[in-house]
Amino acid sequence: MDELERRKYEELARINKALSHPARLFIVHKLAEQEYCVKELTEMIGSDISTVSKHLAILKNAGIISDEKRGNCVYYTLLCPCVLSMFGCLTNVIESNKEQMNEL
Amino acid sequence: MDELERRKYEELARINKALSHPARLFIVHKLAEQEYCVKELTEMIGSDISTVSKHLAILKNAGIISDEKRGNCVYYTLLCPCVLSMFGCLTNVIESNKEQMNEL
DNA sequence: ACAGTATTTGGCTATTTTGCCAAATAGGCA
DNA sequence: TGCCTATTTGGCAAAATAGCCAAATACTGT
Repeated sequence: MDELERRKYEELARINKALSHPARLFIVHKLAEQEYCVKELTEMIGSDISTVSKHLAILKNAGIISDEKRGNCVYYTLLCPCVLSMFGCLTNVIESNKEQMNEL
Repeated sequence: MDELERRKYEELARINKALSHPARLFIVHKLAEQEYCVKELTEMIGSDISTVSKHLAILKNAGIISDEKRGNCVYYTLLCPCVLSMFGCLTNVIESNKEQMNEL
């Protein structure tokens, strides 16, 4: 693996790492339907608002969502809907795992 | 978010976490072409063989790859090729980010 | 300017992840 | 059996991540 390839995989991993936390996956899933502000997402998730804000910052930093301040609130939007296809694949893996469990 | 939903996102995150390390993404990408044994992958990656072995164990535990012992070696295979579609999406995000950088 | 709401940031601790080394395990072959 | 190669496991220290609280910031409306 040369230096260029190494950097490529580090970049891919950086993006995917942003998507490897339950709360952040939930956020992405929700934002796929419509935009939400921090407070709304916080109420759905049920942890501290500062925690949710940090999750949102991670997703934003990865370029997966964007924010827009309107009035008193900051609204977040999903930038790459293709991220949803990843849910399909992950669900696939989980289903396969279950099947294999049953075969034992 | 009720208990069932919470568990669902935890499961999704668990799988995706297995895919959020550069070496593990590299491994998946390589195994998409053909099977490889631990030693071969170790030579490509360039870290300690025990480290690579642990990466493989994580991927196997997530149900993404499977192993088969033949003779002296353990060969690993990609189980869910759909994982490759995730690369496409991640690359997409990276490209979008670059474009946005250029717009500044 | 002041009070109230929404959000972010800093700081701290607890937990998890990473990666190396050394040791244990397993199979092949003389 | 004994040696060699391939792989996994245990243990450890460094680094990264998570989540809470408190404080800072930003904007609204009075």
